[in-house]
Amino acid sequence: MDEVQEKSLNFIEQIVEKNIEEGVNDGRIQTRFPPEPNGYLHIGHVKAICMDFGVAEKYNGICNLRFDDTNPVKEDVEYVDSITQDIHWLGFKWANIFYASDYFDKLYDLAIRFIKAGKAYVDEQTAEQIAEQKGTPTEPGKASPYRDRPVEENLRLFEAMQRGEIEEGKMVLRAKIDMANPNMHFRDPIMYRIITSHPHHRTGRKWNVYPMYDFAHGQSDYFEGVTHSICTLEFVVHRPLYDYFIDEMLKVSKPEEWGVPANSRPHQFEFNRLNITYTVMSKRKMLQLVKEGLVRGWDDPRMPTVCGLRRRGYTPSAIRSFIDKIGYTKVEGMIDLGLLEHTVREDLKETAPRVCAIFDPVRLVLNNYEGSETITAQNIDGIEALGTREMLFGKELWIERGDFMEDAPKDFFRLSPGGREVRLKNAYIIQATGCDKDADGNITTVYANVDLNSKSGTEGGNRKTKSTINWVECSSAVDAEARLYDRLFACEDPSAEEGDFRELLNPDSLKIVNCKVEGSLRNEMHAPVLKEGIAQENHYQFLKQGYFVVDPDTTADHLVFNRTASLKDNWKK
RNA sequence: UGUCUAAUGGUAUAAAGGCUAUUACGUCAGAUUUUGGUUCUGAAGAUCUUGGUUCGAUUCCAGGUUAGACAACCA
Repeated sequence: MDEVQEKSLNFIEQIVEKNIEEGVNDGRIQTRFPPEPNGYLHIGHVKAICMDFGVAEKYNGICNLRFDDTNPVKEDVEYVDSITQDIHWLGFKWANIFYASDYFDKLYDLAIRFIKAGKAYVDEQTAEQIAEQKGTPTEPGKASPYRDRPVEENLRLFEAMQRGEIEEGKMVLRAKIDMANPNMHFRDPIMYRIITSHPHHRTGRKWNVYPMYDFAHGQSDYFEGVTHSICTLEFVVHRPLYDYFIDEMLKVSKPEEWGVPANSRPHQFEFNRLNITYTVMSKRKMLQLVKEGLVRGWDDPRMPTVCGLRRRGYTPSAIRSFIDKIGYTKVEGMIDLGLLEHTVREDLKETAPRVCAIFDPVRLVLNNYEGSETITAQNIDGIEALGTREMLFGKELWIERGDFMEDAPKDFFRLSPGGREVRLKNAYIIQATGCDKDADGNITTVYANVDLNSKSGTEGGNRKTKSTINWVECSSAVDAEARLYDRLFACEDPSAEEGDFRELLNPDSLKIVNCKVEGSLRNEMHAPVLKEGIAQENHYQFLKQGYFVVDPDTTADHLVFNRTASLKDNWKK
């Protein structure tokens, strides 16, 4: 047995192993993936998902899915459904589904305790006034005039807020911490605000006050028994507050009141978020692209969303392999889109049946061939297990316009009158004899002689040719729509550019072309196949063209394919 | 004149004080190939800086530089 090179642990896994060794949280591992249901999951979330679920699985712990649904203004069940579906499709299994809204009663109770302990107060200033008093990173803030309000009054007002007696925006509950703290998040952060304009997607109209992230997230982790609360780097500055609220909570309550073991305590760890060249990873910008119709929807194959990647033809294993390759650190970097493409090619090259599709067809007439015959072709050369298919061969074939040149340079390996011998994939060896042109000089038909003794698989077909070209027999060819995608943005880092990011879109990110595909695709299984309740897409490699996937727009008489990724092309002029 | 993070080939990563600084993508060259794909072989290419500790520093310490995060009634 060869020595398998052990993959080194990322820094989070190192911490986890150390914690297990030291018996932190009794060596128990529990994580959570905490999306806000206000948008679709994208590949950046997948990086977090792989971490959260991956660590739990690797160290025999559990990972829960928890929706961070503390802001009914932005959230919706539509997103809850898409998020659960995407995680399922990726192949991850959560132990439980929780919602931050499950803890609204507990959090309200806790807020009351904070008020009673003199750690929170109701502020009646406007958002602008509060912002103004916050100071700046280099200057301390000023205290609110309501900061030293008596406990009884705070209590009365907070309860009035929850009863719906106070207009939205008129009052907030703030933690009384330190207006001069160098960490801005400690300058009396808002714990609760009033939201009466929108019902909550789960609790309806029960609540008129909703907790802010900082007051909800850490406590939710605590209530659930999370041990490692893993998130991205932008939350580093929140960590002291995360710890503060838990510390203060433990001063005004006992763990058993929350049903939590006494020695259980969550800790937050942060890793670098994912950025990929030529795309944007911000929910706000994606939402804008969708709303303004700049893409066809959240699942547009150019989008970095999970459903977009899926429609593009990315497989769960390719996506997970990509995440595995990029790793987790604290360095904010930018991943080359090429790596993502590489992983999907690597995955599909072993599974996607090869078929012929001609994108820019020109008719090839074989001078000395009459009639027709059926040819059996391997789905993937060299992989017998993937089976075979039948192709009709005849006198007239569609070939790629680019496979013929009237005056060819030396390093052009394909058809040219009087030029080299070329093999028709899985069929005969031919040699071009000439062509017809229309009035504008465009080639309309190419003529070639067939070596009738050179059929593939026979002895006469054994000799080498410099090139093999693809073909589709004319009478049996099927018309299909191919959607050719390219990078969504024209520049590497759209987020870094000044001005309107919409002006940076790549105008050629989608080209729709008609092509001729081989007859075998007419009756292929284009409906997605169910596997463990999840629809699996049908992937193909169009020989020499790239990997394609059947698009859901496909109907019985109209085939639509999306190009997942092109093949690498080393031939340069 | 704030606090916090970070800094290794073009990109992303590894090396927990010790061999010629790892691997992948990308690039270049050659071979193989019934896909100009794949596969194989080879090559070029990196420790931000200045000190310190040490027999020895990518690693530990201090200063500097550079980059990023932080001033939503968002998460």
